Amino acid sequence: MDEAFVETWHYVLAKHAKAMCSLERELGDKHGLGASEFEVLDRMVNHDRKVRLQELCDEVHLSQSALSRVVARLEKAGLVTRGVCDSDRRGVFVGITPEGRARHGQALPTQRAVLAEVFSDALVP
Amino acid sequence: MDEAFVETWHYVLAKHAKAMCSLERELGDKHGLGASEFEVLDRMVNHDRKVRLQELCDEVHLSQSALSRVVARLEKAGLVTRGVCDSDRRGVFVGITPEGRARHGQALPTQRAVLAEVFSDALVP
DNA sequence: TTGCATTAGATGCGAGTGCATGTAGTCTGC
DNA sequence: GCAGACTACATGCACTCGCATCTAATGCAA
Repeated sequence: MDEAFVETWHYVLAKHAKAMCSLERELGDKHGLGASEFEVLDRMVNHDRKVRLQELCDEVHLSQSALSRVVARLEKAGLVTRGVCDSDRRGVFVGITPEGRARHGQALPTQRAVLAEVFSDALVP
Repeated sequence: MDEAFVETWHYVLAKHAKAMCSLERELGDKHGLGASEFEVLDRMVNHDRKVRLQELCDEVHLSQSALSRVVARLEKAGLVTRGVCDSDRRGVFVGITPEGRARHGQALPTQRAVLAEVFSDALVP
């Protein structure tokens, strides 16, 4: 029982380390993106609309402060835009730019390739 | 096909984030250990003998430099000892101390509890 | 309206990580 | 035996992360 949890944990640990390391290297070298940047970009593409920062925070596995900085980096790179929310002026809307969409499109096959290599030996645990 | 990999990746990402966050907090608050420190200690206990740093490097999901520093921290805390290897004086042997063993013993139930909470849903069909 | 608690997001800070490199010990071919 | 390649580990550095805290906007009650 406990042992099964530990085994699953080891699996998660191993796959996460391997995939994360490859993703960071491949996405970084080929597309100038970190894994966190890609993840945020990916969510933006899937939403296909402006999204509240808070909403992203629930979906992405980052702290609020880390997300704030990732979005700041993406904005500086011209891949997303930040705009104030009219109904609640504390809030921030994030939208993906055409360049952001293009960069994501280029990076997607790279990500898929990495995941395929890491997970090809085993599907769901 | 690709979609299955992506799904598995999301699973790994979610579980890793949740478990790692809990482990860091619980192990840190209750036992003064980080997740990496505990992982190294855990390997040491399982080996139950002096181990080459290089050997640990293959087992633990850390870079060589990170491992070097984790072991340095553990040594400073008195939980492991470092000694030179006689047959290859570049090498370093790491051994667990009684305090290290005790600390691991105290921390183990905490780790198991966290894993149980994070993964308990995974085994339910 | 005013005062206070709450919320969204930004930011200072310390800690841990990986990469590149440094240092010291070992092996190999001549 | 020795020069040069190689290996094991340590360390400088830049970067990202989470936590705590700050600021500004909102909501709610008196």
